[in-house]
Amino acid sequence: MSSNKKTLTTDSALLLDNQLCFALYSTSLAMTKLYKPLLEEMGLTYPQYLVMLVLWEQDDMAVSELGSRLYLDSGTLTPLLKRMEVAGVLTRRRSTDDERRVHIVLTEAGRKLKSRAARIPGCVLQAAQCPLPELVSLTQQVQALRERLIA
Amino acid sequence: MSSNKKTLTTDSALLLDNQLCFALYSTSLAMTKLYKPLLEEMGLTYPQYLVMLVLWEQDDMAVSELGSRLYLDSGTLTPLLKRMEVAGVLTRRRSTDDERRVHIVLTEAGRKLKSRAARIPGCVLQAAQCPLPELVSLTQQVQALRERLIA
DNA sequence: CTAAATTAAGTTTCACACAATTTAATTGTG
DNA sequence: CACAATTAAATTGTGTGAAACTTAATTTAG
Repeated sequence: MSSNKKTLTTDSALLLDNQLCFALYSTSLAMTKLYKPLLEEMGLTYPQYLVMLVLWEQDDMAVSELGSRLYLDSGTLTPLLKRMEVAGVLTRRRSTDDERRVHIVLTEAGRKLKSRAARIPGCVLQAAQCPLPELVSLTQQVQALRERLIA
Repeated sequence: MSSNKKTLTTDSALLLDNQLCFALYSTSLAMTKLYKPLLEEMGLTYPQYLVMLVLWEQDDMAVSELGSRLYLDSGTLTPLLKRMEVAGVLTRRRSTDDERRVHIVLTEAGRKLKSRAARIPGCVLQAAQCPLPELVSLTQQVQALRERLIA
């Protein structure tokens, strides 16, 4: 048949192991599992850790600013930030300038967690069993892909 | 101070944009958003699409086999598969050999979805705005990282 | 051949993600 | 100044993920 190519049962474009999306998806989940025990002793989940990374770089940000940095919307961040407030690592306070905005500020406990987090990158590097320059390169390639995808 | 290096507020190992985990996480979420409108017309969510990719390759698998292929456990797959059964794309049937095992088999409607899915890889390739060889290379690098992480 | 260990799913609970809607405040325009 | 448009966050509903626990069936040891 002339349509033989198209009727092959293994269409390589739809093979699971050829999907970049699945490679990213499954590897991201594997990363989260790797971080879990490291973060548990700090009382943080993985997305909460991402929030802390942003705030350790620059404290006192609006929820919307956090969201644009993490590519997450307020529907995700609001309940997450409320749990972090209950845990005592940050405070949520409405801006006096613009009462629509909610400012997120680290507590003393939240700032102190940074020193305990310092050992995490080393643990991850070890688990990745990969030279640092390769990890840097991979990070940059994935970031570049992200920017093209959201363009 | 001799500890000046350690007290710098910008510890590069904890900068968000140096985190491979965040690059993977945010890019995987961006991928899911890209697939969403493409899959919506087929009535599938992104993880459901992954299940379909596996079953289009090999039909009639136990839940545990699906799980090892997708790196997901039964707690995640069971409710997802139940929704797919209600949607009419597959059936769940206990094995007669081993009644602990639940076999997942595509329906005729499920098999037919494959032809409609055929256009998706092209859409994704276009959105990635990147030569195919680069995407293949990136996929392999990320897969290799995944295997090291779960080792 | 029976009891213990293992295996496979299911159930429950918690925590994201995201879309859509709602509410409230500010900005822009005439 | 009034008023529509915009913006920010909260709220609501659906769908994953993961861990802990439960139930049921099979395998293995003794």
